[in-house]
Amino acid sequence: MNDTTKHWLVKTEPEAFSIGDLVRAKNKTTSWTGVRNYQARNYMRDEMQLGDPVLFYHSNAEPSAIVGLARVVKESQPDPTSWDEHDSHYDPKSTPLNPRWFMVDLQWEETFARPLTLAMLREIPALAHMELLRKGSRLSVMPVSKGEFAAVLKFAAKLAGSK
DNA sequence: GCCAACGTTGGC
DNA sequence: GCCAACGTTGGC
Repeated sequence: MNDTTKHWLVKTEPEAFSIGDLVRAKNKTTSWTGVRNYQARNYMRDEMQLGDPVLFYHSNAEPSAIVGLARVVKESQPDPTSWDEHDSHYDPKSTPLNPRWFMVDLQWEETFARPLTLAMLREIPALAHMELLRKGSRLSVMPVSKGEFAAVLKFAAKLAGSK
């Protein structure tokens, strides 16, 4: 990790794929398939680099929270679920020769001792402008500033050390 | 190219 | 389950 390293956050509904599922995956690694939003796709396809750290967020959860940390272990490749007719994210406009959707591979790095709930995150001044906390924010893959990333890790460590 | 209708996301 | 916010689609 150097000064140009980018930091990220991915959202997932734990009922669909949780951080526990990532821990249990082969090599604790998974392909981040199923993203069907152009802006999120562009971040994965164009900007996520090998080694970039990624905050792992559970949405529609009880409670919704940042639950851990992962890392980009493979840069973008076409998402094969996009041309799989039997996949719930099938897109007839995407083909192997002309793929429309992309994915990166993420490897588990850490599960926080205690989840950083939305309510907690909203109380951290350094995160006041975080994309995740913006009203109406729906991006499932988003950049996190270096300062925000550091603040999240610092808070995670503080929470882990408290009762 | 506008924009209304519709589908989805996700906090609550 | 509700519904606000947002992205996408398609008629014109």
